Amino acid sequence: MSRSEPVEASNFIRNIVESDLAAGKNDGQVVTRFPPEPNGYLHIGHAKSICLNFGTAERYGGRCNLRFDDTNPVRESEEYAHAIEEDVRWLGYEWDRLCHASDYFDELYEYACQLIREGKAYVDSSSAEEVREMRGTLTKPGTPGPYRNRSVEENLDLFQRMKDGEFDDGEHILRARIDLSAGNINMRDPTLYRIRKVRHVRTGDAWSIYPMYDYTHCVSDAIEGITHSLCTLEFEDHRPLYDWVLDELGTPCHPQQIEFARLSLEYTVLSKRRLIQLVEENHVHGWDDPRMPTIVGMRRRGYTAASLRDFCERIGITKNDAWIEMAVLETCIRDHLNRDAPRRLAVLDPVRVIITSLPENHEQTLTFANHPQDEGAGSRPVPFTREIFIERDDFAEIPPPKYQRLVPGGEVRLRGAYVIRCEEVIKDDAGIVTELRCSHDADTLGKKPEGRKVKGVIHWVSVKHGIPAEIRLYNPLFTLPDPGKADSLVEAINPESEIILTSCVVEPSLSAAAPEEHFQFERIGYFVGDRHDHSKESLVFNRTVTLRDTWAS
RNA sequence: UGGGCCGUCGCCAAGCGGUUAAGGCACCGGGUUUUGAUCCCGGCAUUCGGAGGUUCGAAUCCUCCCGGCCCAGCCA
Repeated sequence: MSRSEPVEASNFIRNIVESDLAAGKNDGQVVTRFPPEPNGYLHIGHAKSICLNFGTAERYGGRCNLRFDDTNPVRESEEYAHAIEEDVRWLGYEWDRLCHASDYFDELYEYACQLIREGKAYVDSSSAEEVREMRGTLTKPGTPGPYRNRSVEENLDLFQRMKDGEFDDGEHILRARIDLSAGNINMRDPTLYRIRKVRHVRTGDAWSIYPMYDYTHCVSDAIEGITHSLCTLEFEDHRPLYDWVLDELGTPCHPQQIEFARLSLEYTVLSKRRLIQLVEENHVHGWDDPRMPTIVGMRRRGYTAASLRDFCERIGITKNDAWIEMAVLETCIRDHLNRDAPRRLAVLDPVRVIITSLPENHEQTLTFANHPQDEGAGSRPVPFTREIFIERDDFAEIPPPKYQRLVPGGEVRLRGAYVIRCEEVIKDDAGIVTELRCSHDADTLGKKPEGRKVKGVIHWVSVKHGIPAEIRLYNPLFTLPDPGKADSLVEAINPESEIILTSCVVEPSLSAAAPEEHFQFERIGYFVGDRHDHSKESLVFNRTVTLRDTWAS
């Protein structure tokens, strides 16, 4: 069962870190951070960033902080923060320090005063609309407003009073004085502080002004001694500002911001706005719906943390706008579950089979290996009786070409048991098969049948011993590779993304299954006990992913 | 049309002036198999968005062109 770990490719960030290390930069330290805003649940795209940041630190013997970017109290909450902590831990990472941008509000304020004193920041009392107009457009430079040349004293006084709560939201902002004609719009006197008379989860009512991301992030990084500040491509344009702030402030530490491409995964969406829409409009059952690309959703679906980490390693880190096919993700989880998940028998859509050649009360306990390639996984008893259920799909009156399951008059192997032959097909008035009468070859338990080959093998469950279960099948949430490009996101939703089967029958050993326990239901796929709805009294399994199927259906 | 960035196999992705252009996914064979699974073995870019140029030698350097992404929040 030994499978070699995938050969790891290099990536440009590792190359940079390694050459920094070789050059003796940062005293040989590697310090990174994962900086989520606590205003939503983490998704697989965040997992990429988490693996990159924590993984890089781990790889080079460094440290990684978890830092909440809590600079906008109007949209952040503690609930999200807790969920984020749990997700990061579940993914298998532990932070060096748990930080909050709000921890630095005092320093941030002092630094802002420094900028004002040096004439590098000013209070602008224009309205939001005026500021926007004066900023110019992509092709037209901005124009200076009437407040740009206020005296240092006036700026200091105004900023102090903004802090003291003398003004209402929107009355003033603090802006950096950089270059209104810069081609990079981020440099056209960006906003540093805005007035928000809102209670902050951590600082309470202490502040009535809150710092903007661009100003806060670089300073926070510097305070924490971050060496490599890794972020996504859309912040590339912000790097000059990041560097400007730290250069002007003369902070002792000046981290290097490096940008990489965010993840795009086919047949799903990863934008916070769209995920919120799915939840709020009830297109899914919540953030942890197994169809959601959120960490909690994928966890509930049955993805393991290791498979997600493997996925992040396999897709690599570049600056290309890459779209990853679902197949990559599915291969990751199949690989891990194939190795670790015990095998079980479950019939999703049962049809009764009566083995007429067996006595009425025939009952026999068979021993099944839990894993075909791993003896250490042990075995379990599986009861075999005269009446069993098989999968409706595993019988065909008129079989398609190359079909190798049960057909009238034909033979098939019952997994781990005997070879049976279909002698009679019973149907109801509507022509639906209700029962199959079969004979068995008593000399085929654990041995091949004499004088003929039986290619097909099907799974089954004893009617008498089988346990009812609900099984939830999941398919891609969207019918389009890039649902974001659809005219309407809602129209792109796959009506078959969730199929709930309530008449399934599973082998008796599954009555001991725990929530979040993984199994392979032989010939069908990998399943997991639902984290919330599964119990020993009421079995509920989610299909994580199907088995690979190379049979042209 | 201002600024920033990206283009190596169907999808990812190594490569950093001299390699037979790694590897993974997908796909196509073939073998093993009481899961049409797994596993194994083999195939899969005379070519690096295009055209010029520099060089003994270019995916790697230069020029131009083509295609794509991001930016005008008092969001992050």
